[in-house]
Amino acid sequence: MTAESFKKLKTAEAEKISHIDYFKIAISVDCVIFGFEKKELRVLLIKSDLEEFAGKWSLLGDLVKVEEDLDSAPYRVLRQRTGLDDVFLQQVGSFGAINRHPSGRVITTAYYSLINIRNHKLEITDNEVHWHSLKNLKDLAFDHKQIIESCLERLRIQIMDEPVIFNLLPEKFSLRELQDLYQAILGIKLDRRNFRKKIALKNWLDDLDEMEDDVPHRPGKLYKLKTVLKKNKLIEVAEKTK
Amino acid sequence: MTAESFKKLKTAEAEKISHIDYFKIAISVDCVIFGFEKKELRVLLIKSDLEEFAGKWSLLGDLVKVEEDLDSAPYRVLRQRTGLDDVFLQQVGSFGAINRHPSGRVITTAYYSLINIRNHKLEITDNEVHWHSLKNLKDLAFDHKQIIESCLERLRIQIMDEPVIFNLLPEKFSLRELQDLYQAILGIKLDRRNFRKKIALKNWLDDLDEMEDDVPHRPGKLYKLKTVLKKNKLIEVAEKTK
DNA sequence: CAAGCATCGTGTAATTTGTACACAATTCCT
DNA sequence: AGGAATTGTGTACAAATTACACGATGCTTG
Repeated sequence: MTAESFKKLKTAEAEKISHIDYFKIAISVDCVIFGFEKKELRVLLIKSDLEEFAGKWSLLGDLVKVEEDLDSAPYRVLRQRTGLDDVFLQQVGSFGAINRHPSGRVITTAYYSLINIRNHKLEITDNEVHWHSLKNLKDLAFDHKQIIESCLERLRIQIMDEPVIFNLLPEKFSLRELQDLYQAILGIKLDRRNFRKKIALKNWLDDLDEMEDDVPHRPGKLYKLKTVLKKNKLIEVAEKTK
Repeated sequence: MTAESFKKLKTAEAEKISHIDYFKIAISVDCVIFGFEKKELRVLLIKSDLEEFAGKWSLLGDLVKVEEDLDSAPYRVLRQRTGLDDVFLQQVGSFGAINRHPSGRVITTAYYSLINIRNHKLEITDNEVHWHSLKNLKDLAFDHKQIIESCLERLRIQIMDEPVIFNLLPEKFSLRELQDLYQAILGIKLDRRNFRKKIALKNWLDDLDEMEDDVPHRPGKLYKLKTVLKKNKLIEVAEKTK
């Protein structure tokens, strides 16, 4: 920021009237919360209760508080709105077209989150909240469709190199489940043998010497993410964004 | 954003007093402007004239105006502060730690820009502005060191797949210049034969059938970026970020 | 309880991509 | 004329990617 604009800022703080000139923009965060169920990637949306967006779905978000770090805000939103804590969250980008919010100037920073739908039972407090398949998303409020696209794009890149995808799966999972998940995210079919070879090469998994027991066909082996990669990697990834 | 916080927002707009509660955070943009000279990657910095940061260097930035899109703000900053127009610019991330700005709450969105130092003669208006080598960066104001790191990281990824690096070079350049630039950005040496093979494979360049004429050794062929990739690609890339 | 179904687990050959590495030719400089 | 710096080019080896098929296992159903 320039010295000039900074001086204006200080002046603004002193005189409440001109203050308003320099703090006319509100800032929010929005969370694109991905989940995986029935072989489909899903996103958690809430019914918007803005008059302008009656009946439309929107992301979970809130204004950033003065006394909280930007990157902490989405954690608070998730905790307050879904009861979720300790989740994978990563900043994706900021969206600030003049007219993106119908009732004022609001710039939002988007975060994406990966959670395991079954493990984390949502404590939904207020409005209608639902998991939506990514396929037929329409009638979203604000620019939330675009925000979701950006997050999906980021997710696709990230799963290729970093062990983040496991946040979407239960502790124990089979290679088929993992492959189904990759396929759902990437939107393409993968060759089973080559997929397994590639995953083996990455050395992310520990073989649990256990078998699936709830499938209507020959059960596969169960695996889990190597413990070393678990929290460490999440923290690393989170810090990159800061 | 939730309906609840939104209602607060509307109330705030009506009553100027509580207004202040919801617009206490200012938003700025900061530009990490990369250039290339003497085989080194450089970044354009300005002497900070905040008392708190006396003598330190900082990025070019400014508060976002109420009547401008977030993504337009960095273009304005560049135009106003350096006279540069029509440059490559891409959003990288937002930084919003509570105490990152010593005199108030300011969240900033960082953009990186690539310009050709020789072509674009800077029209420097006010403070001291200088190109700094990325090697001995220290004593930066705010969290600008960290912001530069993030932008560099993004740049490194982006040059591998997308033809953005050419924004740092003159219209006509030799493969040696291109390789020197890749090396400066990546911080590693590359094998010349393999490098040329890889570039050839990407099919980004047109051979100009011209030779260098200002070098103290055997001159190399000159190339330019294929015209198709030039503006198109920039626009594509820019739009991805939005 | 047999037949059918869905999935598991596994390997090889062909192709593409990445890496390491050397030498003669050109131009400038002195 | 000799030295310095750089150009331009190819090959052999290793690693990664892709395409592709079959017998074994456990569950479901009739």
